[in-house]
Order: sequence, then structure tokens, then C-alpha cells
Amino acid sequence: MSNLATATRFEFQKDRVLRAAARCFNQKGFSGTSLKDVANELGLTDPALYHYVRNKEELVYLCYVRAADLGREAMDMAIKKGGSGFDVVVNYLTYHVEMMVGERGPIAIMSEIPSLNPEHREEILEVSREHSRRFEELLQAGIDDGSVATCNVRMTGNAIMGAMNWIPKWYRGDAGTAREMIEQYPATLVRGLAAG
Amino acid sequence: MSNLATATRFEFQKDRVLRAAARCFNQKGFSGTSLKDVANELGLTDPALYHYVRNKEELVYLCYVRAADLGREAMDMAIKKGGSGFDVVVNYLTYHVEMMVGERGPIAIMSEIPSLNPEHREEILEVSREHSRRFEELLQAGIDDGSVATCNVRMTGNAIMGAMNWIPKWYRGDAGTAREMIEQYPATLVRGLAAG
DNA sequence: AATAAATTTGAATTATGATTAAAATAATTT
DNA sequence: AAATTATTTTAATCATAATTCAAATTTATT
Repeated sequence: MSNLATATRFEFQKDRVLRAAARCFNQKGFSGTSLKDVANELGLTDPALYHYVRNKEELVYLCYVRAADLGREAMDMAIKKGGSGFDVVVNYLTYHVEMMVGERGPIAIMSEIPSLNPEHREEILEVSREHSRRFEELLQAGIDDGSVATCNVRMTGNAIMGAMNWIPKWYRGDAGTAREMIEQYPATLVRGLAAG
Repeated sequence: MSNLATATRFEFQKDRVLRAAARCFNQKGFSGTSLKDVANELGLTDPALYHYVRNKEELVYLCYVRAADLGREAMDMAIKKGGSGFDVVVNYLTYHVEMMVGERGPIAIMSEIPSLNPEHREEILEVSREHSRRFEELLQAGIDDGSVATCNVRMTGNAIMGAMNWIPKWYRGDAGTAREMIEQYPATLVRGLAAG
């Protein structure tokens, strides 16, 4: 196998590890999840995970980096697709929900940032703040172009992000609900946000 | 001190323990929080907590029972106050937010039910489901009396509850934000829910 | 097929933090 | 003020799960 292919396989396996970890962390929390839990989910034993991450803390950290990347990707796609400010908001939420309930999921909710070491914590807090900031910008852009009703963007942003972040707590991966989620959840979140 | 007064003092102290624990659990999760963390918050050492609870698991369990009680209390108050279905929904959310950011807070988010032992888990899941069910009933009552716009009550309920549950993750107890929260958050959550 | 590299394991080791027990202190009652 | 009870502490103990390490196995390369 070539170096490239080796790297690819390694990265692929690592991504499986991160998704399995995300699933566990979302349900039982960082410290409530043992490495054995994560390994079992993949048919491995715990020491095998150390081939992919330095330690448990790094595992969460990487889950959060991945979560941040996917969130940013969803937002970038929505922005690139264009449309009114309102459209961009709805599209972003839809892409993000699709990722959460689709085959790229689950995505770790960043609910235990305090468990990270100081450097990682600061980095994740930063990207997390950045994401909130950008979302509020989207809302503001919508207000400015007249597609979104005037509102407190900070409050509205927190409310919508909270509703998004809570999804992994109750969504249990059945296909029927997944479709329903994608079709209805974003619309539910922005009901009342349309101007006029 | 009389038996009654003794019981009262004990119960009062126990409630302080539960609030301190809720604050810790909300930030660092069940297993991420050591009993030492909780004790320190009260100027005590960890073994002192065993005077109030049997073990750590019971501590979370009681936090969740307390959270459920307060949520139910907020809902009961709103129902008793009356008004249109829409009014009851808004009032319930307002009372609940007031509790969260007021002196009875913080309230533990039930984010780690899987960490409970089977009996406690089943009990908490039950009251939790019951609360969601009742909230959906409030929404449905509002739709029926024409004060709430037609919507998928399951989705809407999940969205609003998610936004509520996420509050403790970002709210950091400053008075200014508390007032803003009480005044604006419930309104933000139901914007677009008003019929007509 | 032989060799090398990557991956996984089983068997220790270690660290952390929950729990227990006995003693000390503080509060309450008589 | 003595006796009793409630509360808290200090100093162990115990359990769990993270981590390490050497060996085994599997996969890729020649």
C-alpha cells in the first residue's frame, strides 16, 4: 500500500473512532464514557485507540475540532449557495441537521469544553465563539436586507443554537425521524423569523 | 433546636448542596465533576457531602428530581394563572427561566440520565417524558383555542425545550443578562408561534 | 514467500477520585 | 454544665478506568 493510501486508511479509521466517540460522549458525557465503551462500539479493545490519539483528552478535543469543522462547512455551503439572509440561515440549519442525522454523524455536542486542557480549551472556545458570531452576522444580514424580522440577534442566536445543540440528546438515529428532522426542524426554528 | 427546626436546617443545607452540585454538573458534567469540586463550592471537604446524600449517583439523581420539580412547578403556576394557550406557554417559559437565573437556580440540566442507576434512570426518564408530554399538550391546547399557529407540536416542543435546556451552558449568572433573559428569551422562543 | 510496517491485543501499572471509618468539633437538649 | 446529637474533618482504603508496554497478529511491500 502506498504512503498516500496508508494515510488515507489511517485517517478513515480515525474518523470512525471520532464518530464512535461522539456517539458515546453525546449520551454519557466525557468522563462517563470509558475508552472501553468507545472501543467496543468499533469491535476493538481500549489500547487500540492509542494508535489514533495520544490520550482521552485529545480524543474529545478532536471530536470538538471535527464538530467545529462540520458546522463551519455547513455554514460556508449555505453562504456560497446565496439567496436572501433568511435563505442563508435556513440553508445553513438544514445542512447542519443533515450532517447530524446523516452518515457523517453523529457530531459531538461541545458540552464539556471545561474538561479540555487549557490550550485546547482556549482554541475550541475561540472557534465556538467565532461560529456564534458568524451566525449572528447571518441573522443581522437578513435583518439588513429585509428578509429577517427585527430581533435581538444575540438572544435569537443562542435560542436557535441551543435547539440545535440539543438534538443529539434525543435523536436516536432512526431513518424516519431523520427525514422528518431535515424537513421540519430548521423550518420550526426560523418560524417567526421571516419578515413581513 | 426542635426536631422540626433541625429537619429544616438539614433540608436547607441539603438544598445548597444540590444547587452547588447543579452548578458543577452543568459546567463539567457528572463524571467531570468531583465531589471535591462540589464541596469546595460550599467551603466543605468531600466526605461532608455524605452526610446529605448516600453517594454521588444519588446526588445527581436528587439534582434531577429537583430540576423536574421546579419545571413542573413553573408549568403548574402558568396553568393556574390561565389565559389563552399561547399565554400559558409564554408564562410557563418565563417562570422556568426566572427559576433558572434567579436565586433558586441553578437548575441541573438532565443531560446525563444514562449515568443514573436503572431504577433512578427509569424514574427520571418517566418524569422527563411526562414534562415533554405536558408541554406538547399546552401547545396543542393553544392550537385548539386558536391562539397558537398550527405546527408540529413534537418538533416545536423539542426545539423550545432544547433552547431552554441549553441556557445553563452559556448563562454565567450576571444580573444584567438575567433580566434580559427573563424579558426576552421566552418571547424569542415563541416568536412565530402566535396565530394570525 | 519473506520482510517490513501497521494495527491490535493481553497483561501489567498508575492515577484519580469515590467511599469508609474513626476522631474532632460544633450545636442542641436536658 | 453535662450529655447527646449533628456536622465536619483527617487519614486511610477501594474501585475504576486511563495508560503503558511487550508481544502477537494482521496487512502491505519487495
